[in-house]
Formats: sequence, C-alpha cells, structure tokens
Amino acid sequence: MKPTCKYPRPALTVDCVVFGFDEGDLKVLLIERDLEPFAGRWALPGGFVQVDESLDDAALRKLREETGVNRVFLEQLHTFGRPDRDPRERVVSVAYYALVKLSLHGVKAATDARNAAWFAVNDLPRLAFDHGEIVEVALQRLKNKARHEPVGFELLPPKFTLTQLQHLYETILETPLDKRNFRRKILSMDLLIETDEIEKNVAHRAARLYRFDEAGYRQLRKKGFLFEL
Amino acid sequence: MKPTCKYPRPALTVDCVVFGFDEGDLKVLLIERDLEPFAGRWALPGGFVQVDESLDDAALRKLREETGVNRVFLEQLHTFGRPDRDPRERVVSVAYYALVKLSLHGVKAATDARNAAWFAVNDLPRLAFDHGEIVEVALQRLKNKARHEPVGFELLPPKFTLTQLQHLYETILETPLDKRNFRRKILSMDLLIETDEIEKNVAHRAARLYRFDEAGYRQLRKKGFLFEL
DNA sequence: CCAAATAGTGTCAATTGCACACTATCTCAA
DNA sequence: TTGAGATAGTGTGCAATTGACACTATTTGG
Repeated sequence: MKPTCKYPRPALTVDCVVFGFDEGDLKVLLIERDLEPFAGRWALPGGFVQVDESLDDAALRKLREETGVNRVFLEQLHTFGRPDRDPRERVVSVAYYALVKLSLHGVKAATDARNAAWFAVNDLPRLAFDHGEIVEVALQRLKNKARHEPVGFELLPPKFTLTQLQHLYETILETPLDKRNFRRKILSMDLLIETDEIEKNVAHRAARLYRFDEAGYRQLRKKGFLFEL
Repeated sequence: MKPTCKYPRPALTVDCVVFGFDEGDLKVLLIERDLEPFAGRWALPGGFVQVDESLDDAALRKLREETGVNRVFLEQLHTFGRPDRDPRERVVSVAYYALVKLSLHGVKAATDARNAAWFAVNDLPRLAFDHGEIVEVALQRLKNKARHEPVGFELLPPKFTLTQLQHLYETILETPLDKRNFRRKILSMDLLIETDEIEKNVAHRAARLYRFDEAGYRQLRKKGFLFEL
C-alpha cells in the first residue's frame, strides 16, 4: 500500500462514555490520568485506533482493556476534531457511548490497575481535554434515543421492577412520570415478560419482576411498531 | 509538539452527502472520479482533512471547492472506518450530510471543472468505496431528523407552497400524507408565514406562497415546543 | 398488631389522530 | 367565450390516546 496523502495526519483515537444506572442516579465511568497532559484529572476511557482495526473494534478493545466491561450496548456518538482539543498535537477522536448493567459490571471497573470510578452525571469533576463536552453530547443523545428506542433496559439488571424502570426513565428524561400512566403505556407495548419472581429483601410489599422481551421487540419492529415513550 | 503515537496512522478524510429536492425527487450530488481507484465511478464529494482545520471546516471547504455550494445546512453524520474501505491504505472518513436549496445551487454544481451531477436517490449508480453505504445511513438519518425537526425547509426555495412542502415530506418519509390533515397540522405549529404572493406560471389555480419562520421557531423551542410530523 | 413503606389498580374528560369529498380558481385551447 | 383540465383550499365526526387523579393491598420490623 502506498500512502494517499502527503500532509501531516491527525492522530486518531476513540473515547467512550460509559453509562450506568444505580441508586436512582445516572453515572459515567471515568479514569484518572497518570500522565501529562491533564495528569490527575479524570477522563473518558479511550486510546489510539490501531491501523488494522475498525473503529467499533477499537472502542470495544479500549472498554475491555481499561474497564473490564464486555458485552454491552455500544454505539458511535460523534467525532470531535477541534484542532486544539489536545494541547500536544492534532488528535481527532471518535466518541462512542455505552450502556452497561451496573449490577453486573460495577465492581470490576473500580478494581482495575488504573484508577477508575463511577460519577453521577450531575456531579462530575472537571474533565481532561474536551471530555466534558463529549459527555454533554452523549447525555443529549441518550435522552433522544431513550424516547424512541427501548434502550433503557440495557441499564437495568435482566430482571427489574416497573418502579425501577420508571425511575430510570425519569432520570434520563429529567421529568417526573405518572405511575399509573407509565405502567399502562409500557405494558400495552407488549415488550415486557412478567416473571413469576418478586423482589427480595425489601421491608415492604415486594414488587413483581419483569424481563425485556428482545426477541418480541425485533418481531414487532418488522411489523412497523414504533417505541415511543 | 511531540507526536503522541508511534503507530502508523490512518489517513483522515471527510465525505459529504449533499441532498437536494427537485421535481418530486430527492437527489444526491455526486462527482465522477478521474483517478484510480474507482476511476470513472461516481463518488461523494470529499477529501483529506488538513492538520489545522476542524472537521466541520474541512467539510465546508470541500463543499465549496468541489461543488460551489456555500451557505447550507450541514451536520456530521457518522464516521466510517472499516480497515478495507479504501483499497490503497487505511482511510477513516468523517461523513457529513448537507441540505441545499436546489433552486439556488442547482446549476453551479453541474458546471464545475470536475464532472458533477445530481442523481435521484432511488436511481443511484454504483458508487466508489463504501459511499453507497454512507448514502444509506444519510437517508435514514434524514428521515429521522425530518420527523423531529423542521429541516425540510432547507431543501425548498425560500418561498414555497403547502403542496410542495407536503410532497417533500412524502418523499423523505416515503409515505403518503393526507392533504387536509397535513395542512391543519403544519399551520397549527405557527412556523409558517403566509406571504401575499402566489405561484406564477401555472396552468391552474395558483397556490399561496409561505416562508419558514426561523426566528419564530427559535422562540418556540425555548418555550419547550417540539416539532413532530 | 400497628406503623412504615411501597405495590398495584380504574375512570373520566380533554386532546389528538385519522378518514374522507366537494367547491373554487386559473389557464389554455377550441 | 366557454368548457375541460389541473390543482387549491376547506370541515366534520369518530376513534384512539393522553393526562389528571387517590385509594386499597401487601409485606416487614419493631
């Protein structure tokens, strides 16, 4: 292969906004930088794209390497390319966002070699580079996405209560929802499978657990079904 | 500045899907390649990102250089990075899509030094690289965007009839719309300003011309107004 | 067994969506 | 000048959906 471009090239990285949901808060996974620039600041997990790997693969690899997160919802978000976004040299970053079930992945991330931690999105520290801006764009995208596609389930454990689901949507959409109307709507969509299990270890009446019906959802989509919250 | 990455770097380009609307068809602006690879094939306008220009600037520059298109709606679409998408070497491309008023820009594009032409999206030739795939993604995005934001006006002349507007939406959304319901809905949104002009040179009753009220739309947005077709 | 905590359930009114067909106006050609 | 062709413009009724609203049921722990 001969090069097609004689100009200097920007470096190319991926960065991931990893969302989790826990105790009523939407959280983002950050990593503490140990090198300059921005040593000591928190930043998004990410790194250089290798020359023979696709962008999606690069994002998946970085997630695995830096956070131990494995099979998750992952989607490209936006590409950030302000010439001065990295003080060293020109770096263009393809940002992704991921939705993980915190109940499964929560522990692992915090015990990695590098210092990693979950932060509530409403209480983030100042981030390195333009990562604050990237998180903003990701939040906006998640909000839009959640309204039109059933991605919320990616943030909940496999079995969940309707109240958990409602709280999740209230958090993402930043708006309160009426309990009875919410239940009527979500149940009428035929996307939830009622299990015969109930919550454990609660000091009050236990709620029924539901599962998301992924196969059923794919069927419905083919028939033109539109998810709308 | 010292380089941050010792690996070989992918080349970085931008490609633009330029949409126009004419005679009831949604069209895309393509350029005929004169160099290998894919010499003679049609491709999206685009080219290398320079090391000191932002991605948006690169897209605007390429639009200007290759198509003469100037002040238009332009938005980042998606970044395409399959390792084998360019047979020469690794090239990652940040794709944009643009909406232009064909009535204003139509002529210029076709008379550029390089061979450029508008093609109906339903009748595209085989494109170079993965550009066919990029156009597909752009069409999908336009469809979603048009449902939730009033971008359609970017494709119409400054003054237009309600019938033109309806045809445009029918084309983008690939679905027929009821004339009376469409008019009721769009007029009730208070986004259109009725001019005192009517169509010229038609062999039948002339329709009233409307303008899109951009300032009014920004006001409404602040008050939480949601465009929905 | 009672207090605390949350689960779960139905109705009515208002709004919105959707199907549907005729009259008005203008041009052009005979 | 007039009639045919073409498109503009207009309203109603029914069905479906949304949104507001409050009480009873169940479980635990003290």
